[in-house]
Amino acid sequence: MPSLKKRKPARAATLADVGRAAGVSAMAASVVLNAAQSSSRVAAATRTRILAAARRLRYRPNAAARALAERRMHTIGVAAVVDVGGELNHYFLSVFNGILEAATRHRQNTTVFTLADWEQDAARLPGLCDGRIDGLILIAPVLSPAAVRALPDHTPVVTLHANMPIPGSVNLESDEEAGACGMVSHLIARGHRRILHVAGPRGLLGAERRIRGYRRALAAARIPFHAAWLVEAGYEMDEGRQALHDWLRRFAGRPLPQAIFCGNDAGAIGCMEALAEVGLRVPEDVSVAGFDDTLAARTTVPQLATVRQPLHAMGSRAVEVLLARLRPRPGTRRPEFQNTIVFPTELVLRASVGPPPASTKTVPRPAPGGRGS
Amino acid sequence: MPSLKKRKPARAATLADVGRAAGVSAMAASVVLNAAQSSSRVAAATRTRILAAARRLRYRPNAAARALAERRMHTIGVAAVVDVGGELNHYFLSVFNGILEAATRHRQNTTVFTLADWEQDAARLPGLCDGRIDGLILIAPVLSPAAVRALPDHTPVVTLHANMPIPGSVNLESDEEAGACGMVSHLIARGHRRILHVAGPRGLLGAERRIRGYRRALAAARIPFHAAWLVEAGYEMDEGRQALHDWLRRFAGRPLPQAIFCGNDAGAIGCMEALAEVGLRVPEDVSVAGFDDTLAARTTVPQLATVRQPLHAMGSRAVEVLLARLRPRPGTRRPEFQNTIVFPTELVLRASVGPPPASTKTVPRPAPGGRGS
DNA sequence: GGTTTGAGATTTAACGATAAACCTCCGTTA
DNA sequence: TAACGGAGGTTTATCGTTAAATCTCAAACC
Repeated sequence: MPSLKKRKPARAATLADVGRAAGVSAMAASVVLNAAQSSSRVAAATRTRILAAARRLRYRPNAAARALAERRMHTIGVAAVVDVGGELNHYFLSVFNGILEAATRHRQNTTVFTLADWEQDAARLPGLCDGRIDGLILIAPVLSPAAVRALPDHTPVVTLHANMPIPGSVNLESDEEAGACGMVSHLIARGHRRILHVAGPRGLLGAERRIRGYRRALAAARIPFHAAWLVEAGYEMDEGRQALHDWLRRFAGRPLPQAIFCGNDAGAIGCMEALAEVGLRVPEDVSVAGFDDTLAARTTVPQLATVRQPLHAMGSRAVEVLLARLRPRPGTRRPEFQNTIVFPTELVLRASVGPPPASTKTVPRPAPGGRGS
Repeated sequence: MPSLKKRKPARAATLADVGRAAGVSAMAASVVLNAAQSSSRVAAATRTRILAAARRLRYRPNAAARALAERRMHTIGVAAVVDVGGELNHYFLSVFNGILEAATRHRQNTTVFTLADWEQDAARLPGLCDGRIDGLILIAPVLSPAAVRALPDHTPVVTLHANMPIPGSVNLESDEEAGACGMVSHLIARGHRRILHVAGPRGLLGAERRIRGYRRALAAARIPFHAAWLVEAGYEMDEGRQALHDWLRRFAGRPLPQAIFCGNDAGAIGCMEALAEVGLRVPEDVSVAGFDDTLAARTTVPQLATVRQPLHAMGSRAVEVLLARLRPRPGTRRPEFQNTIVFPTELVLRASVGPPPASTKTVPRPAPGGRGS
């Protein structure tokens, strides 16, 4: 007693099945269903029959077969190094959202490769990539030379925030120096003069650029730079917290900074925590500013002033640049790509930055036995 | 003058190329390079020659061809509905990290499909899935009946936090009622009696379960339930903020809650903001607790007490359950899957919850012309 | 010395789609 | 009347891999 309602076929229908059902060859079905130059090649009546058959059989093209024949996977790879705890982070999420948006718009699939670190794990990358993606987006703020050498041969690459140049690839970055300079200049304009910079790890291109921006803003305002007011920390929240605690302990009794500019949002949040732990209020006692404008900047109380990088837009753009390399427009011979595209940053002013306190405060002495280490 | 250093071949090497270079057939190369039952089938000397040739030619298997022949893509799809602004959120990030970890471990690729909404966009899903993934993980807290009907035919499905049952699929969820009950019981144990619940949208299974947990904890402590102390809000930060502002305005002058339990972390952060805006401190005046333990819970100051769902583990498990359905173990006939797997939740106590204030406070009257709407 | 045996390969046939060359009419045109 | 041309298809070859069947030849056995 065959059920008429849901006759679930054991195997998915192929083009040949559709053709047979419509009384034509598989090839005719292929032409119709890809709808490219349909009108001229196939009679309207046949066309209708084929479409009806395809619908009836619930035909879906087999991606693997198509990829094999076309020699294109219609898939973009995204490679990133995972953070502490093996997790991708806020920064990745923002970029990835942009990538997905553009990829979906251009009918490309997206597959994600995670690596534990560039040094060793990068060797796996060619094996993961070759033959299954058309192009690769490399999220590369902490790229290593070994990784660059190990990159896959036959796959075009676009990088985001690359830490070092990759021959033949396009890099997308934001104007971090200008962003940092802008934020510090804003602090100065609001009356701050004693501005501490809690920077990211020395050696990382992004951290260095933000330091340059900080120094440029100081110089422009003729505020002397003190090496002691430039603190190196990691990019994790706890590292920012710890770095500020250490600094405060070292400089107990000396003048308190009026503002703290951090190399990233997570670090800034760590600083806010450290300040709260020693009884200092933000922004009444100290203003705090971050960098990146990740989601986290809006989840603090008070909300964190920060420098926005257009991460979503950068992700989308990465997809578009990659696709343009994949299928060069018929018009242009070989589109000469600029190998760096710089995005502007933008000041995001929120409640964590206020005017400096009326009187100069001093760094509180740590309470014996208290928290804070 | 042929460069010997980097002779970049126009096309990637195929198995036939490797075979030719090693003086054997493509098939022999296939057997060796897949290393399955290698030892018995191929002579050691031949084996070595083939491996050498493969390395020399930088042979990489073509994923499309392999998928076509094997009828397996080695790829798992992840479908999620994007949030406001078309962005995937913290919850997704945590789950996705778990999925990626397990997928990488099992040498599966992962591709992400985003949908604007289940109602209409879900119809695209079969077209996206069929023929390019082996199985689908559906992140489905806001699934709709239309979406369930539109699901792809030939693709096994595992859901996370499904809002409604899907025939033939396995659902992974956490014990939200117990988690909510546990948190509210903890608040009661610390001395709170006036506990406001800012819940998620009515009708969402998760929100309802958390409400049930809240009521169960109250009942167990013989604290009467007041409908006015159950506020419905969205799951966005601003919706939580707005909902609390509205409530505070409505109940100005009446007794202030000692604690607020929110249906999710973002809402809790919104509430913390609203409290700060009317001059109330957390936790001195009001304790606040959230639900989910997303990354955001650790970026607030003070850090947010919350109910942890093991999102990472759930993501990993989803992959494993899916893979088990794909290739049933030779031993068992047809592994009878339980169609719901429940994960335990866990209380995460952080600084946003403290003891209730010594004296009963009242809801402050809104300052005329102040912020707060 | 003829038949087994089996390790060590090779050959053949899919897998499902695309690209390009190739028919087959029928209505025009020279 | 023969050649042409184009609309509407079909056939054939190919993409790179795997599964299954087949071949080959030397050693072992009766």
